Amino acid sequence: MAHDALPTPFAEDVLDIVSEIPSGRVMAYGDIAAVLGRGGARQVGQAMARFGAGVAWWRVLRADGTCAEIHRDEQVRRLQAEGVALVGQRVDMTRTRWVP
DNA sequence: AAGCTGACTCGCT
DNA sequence: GAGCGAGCCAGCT
Repeated sequence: MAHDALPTPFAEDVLDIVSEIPSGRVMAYGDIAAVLGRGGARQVGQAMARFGAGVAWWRVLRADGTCAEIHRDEQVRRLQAEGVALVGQRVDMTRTRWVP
């Protein structure tokens, strides 16, 4: 190992927001970037890909309610366990979107 | 310094 | 509803 395990300041801010999402609620990548006031949806996605393992990563998904390809099945299962309203494999964003 | 990448988003077909 | 292309911007070679 012995390489970059240090989150950037931007990534720390992203993780901080994710850790505030209550159970049963979700946020889109772009929502987090908007709350942060800088960066963009892709930057949030990258931060999660690298450092999201320590937070409730399954509560972050795409703006249209679909999950990240890489985890969609497990993500859907975890969301269902928290009582998130789903339509197939798609989250009902209008009901479950959370904003701090 | 310059270019490439990507857990994204939106508008158009 | 699904697919495509262009825009997006921090981080890494």
